[in-house]
Order: sequence, then C-alpha cells, then structure tokens
Amino acid sequence: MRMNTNDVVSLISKIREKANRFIVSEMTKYGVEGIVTSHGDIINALFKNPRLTMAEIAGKIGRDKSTVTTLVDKLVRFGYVTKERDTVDTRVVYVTLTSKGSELKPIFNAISREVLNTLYFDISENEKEELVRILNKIHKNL
Amino acid sequence: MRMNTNDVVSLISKIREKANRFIVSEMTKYGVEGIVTSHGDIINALFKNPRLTMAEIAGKIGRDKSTVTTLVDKLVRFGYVTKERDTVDTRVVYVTLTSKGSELKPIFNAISREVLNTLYFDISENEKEELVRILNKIHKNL
DNA sequence: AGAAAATAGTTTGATATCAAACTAAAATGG
DNA sequence: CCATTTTAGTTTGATATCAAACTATTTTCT
Repeated sequence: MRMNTNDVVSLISKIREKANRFIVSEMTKYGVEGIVTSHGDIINALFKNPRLTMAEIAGKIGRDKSTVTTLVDKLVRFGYVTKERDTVDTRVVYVTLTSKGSELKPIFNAISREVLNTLYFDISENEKEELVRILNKIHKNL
Repeated sequence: MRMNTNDVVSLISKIREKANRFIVSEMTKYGVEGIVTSHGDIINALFKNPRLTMAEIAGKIGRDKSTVTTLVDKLVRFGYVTKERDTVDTRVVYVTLTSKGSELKPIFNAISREVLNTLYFDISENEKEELVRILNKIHKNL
C-alpha cells in the first residue's frame, strides 16, 4: 500500500485528538471538570513524585515553563495541588498534591483502563507490541 | 510487553508534536513562515478543490468554524488565499488559492517527501502497512 | 567582596483552539 | 406573504501553548 505522508501524520493527529476528547469526557463522567490532558500529565507526574519543582514538571510533561505556570495555577485554584517556595533557594517553587489531588488516583487509573480497553479493542498482543515497536522507531527518527 | 495506556497515547502525542515541529521547521527553510500545520491542512484541501466554502474547509480539516475563520483570515493577510462572498447565497464565503498560494504546492510536496523519508527511515514496507492497519483500527475504536 | 553570569519562575504578547452567542441571509411552513 | 426556523460565518470570551522579556535569587568568577 502506498500512501501519503500526511495520511500517517494526519491519522496520528486524529487519534491523539480523539483520545484526548475521550479522556476529558471520561473525567467529566467522574465529576472532574475543567481538567485537560496536560493537567493530567502534571498530576500523573506527582503521583510518581509527590513533590516536584516547576522545572521538573516542565521537563517531565514536555511543556514550556510558562505553560506550566498557567497549568499549575489552575490546579491550585481547583484545589488539587499546592505551591510552596523553597526556603533555601527562594527561586525554586515546589508543587505537591493535596488530599483532593490524591483522590484522583483511582479515577485516573479507571480512566486509563477504559481508554486502554477501548483503544485496544480487538487488537492482539502481537499487534500491540508491533505498534509500540514501530512507533518508537518513528519517534526516534523524528 | 505490558504497558500503560498513557504510554501509547503519550507516544502518539509526542510523535505528533515532533512531526508538527518538523513540518513548521521545514516550511521556514523554504521561506514560508508563520504557517502552522492547520494552515497547511487548509491549503492542501484547496490543492484538491481550488474553491471551497468555510464550512467545507471546517469539515475537511476537522476544526471548528470559528477556528477556520481565524486561520483563513491569516492566510488572506499572507496573500495565499482570497475570500469571496457568494452572490447567490450571501451567507456563503468561498475561499480560493491565489497564485502565491499555488506556488506552495511544490514546497508542500517536497516537505511531504522529507517528512516521509525521515519518519519511515529504516522501516520496511511490511511495517508501514502493519502500522497503518493497526492505527486505523485504533482510530475506529475511539 | 562584589560584579557578572546563570537560573527559576512569572509576566507579556501572540496565536490556535473551542463553545456560545451573535448577525445576516435563506429556507420552510402556515 | 409573512413569521419562524435553519444555516453560514463572525465575534466574543476563555484557555493552552510558546517565545521573549522580565524580576529576583543563586552561583560563579575575578
């Protein structure tokens, strides 16, 4: 099969948008509103490391530090995280999960499973492995 | 291999962002600046149909009509397209390529080849077909 | 010790994106 | 024929995104 570049890139774009909409929609079902996937990336990063600097978050989620400022401030407003300035190096700001933020963990896990089940419906283990292997090659190529 | 949902979705997101950056960067190399991939989608649509309504463009590129208004206005400012109101149904606005817009065709084709060559480096025809087949399944699932 | 450079994070400005509301025109139905 | 509904596109407001510039602090170098 011979196909246009744009087909694959376009296909990947469409899948990504559909997946993002799916995730946002599932969040809403669990009563978690106003959160988009970038917020989710931050919270997931904090599940793994309960206390991160703004710079660490930016690095982990692949967003500009100015973007992270805006995203984190929104999560603060929603009560999911707190910001605190380091007392030793007052340039540094730490972000930590609140108890409300921690409560999102089972919800995020459930949504992950739902996305996984939907996305991988009728796709064999072989195909999954093949997909990830090829996508990793492509990721490396770009 | 057992992996997290977010890994695949995240991988797809990263590839899409890298591909978009690659394309924007290539555009700049050809002296085409200020154009992002959504503008490119509009121009590609016009390569196939030299005259489209705003609504048709929105449908073809999968963007909201208000977004298309903003994107098309920018392409007008840059001299790549013109807008003209239908004389029969004055609600309707047609978008057409200018000669300057048409000149982008060989550039877009060249960039497509470059993206293709880079993205598919060291990936066999078999792998390409497998990738597209599985991605289409996923797209359908979501 | 103090100046210069580097760093952390915020602010500013621009842009793409969407949803909702709006304006204006066309279509529909009574 | 006219009122109502529908449609096309624009405008408004909000938000995520980035780059550049900025402020404040720390580190480095002389």
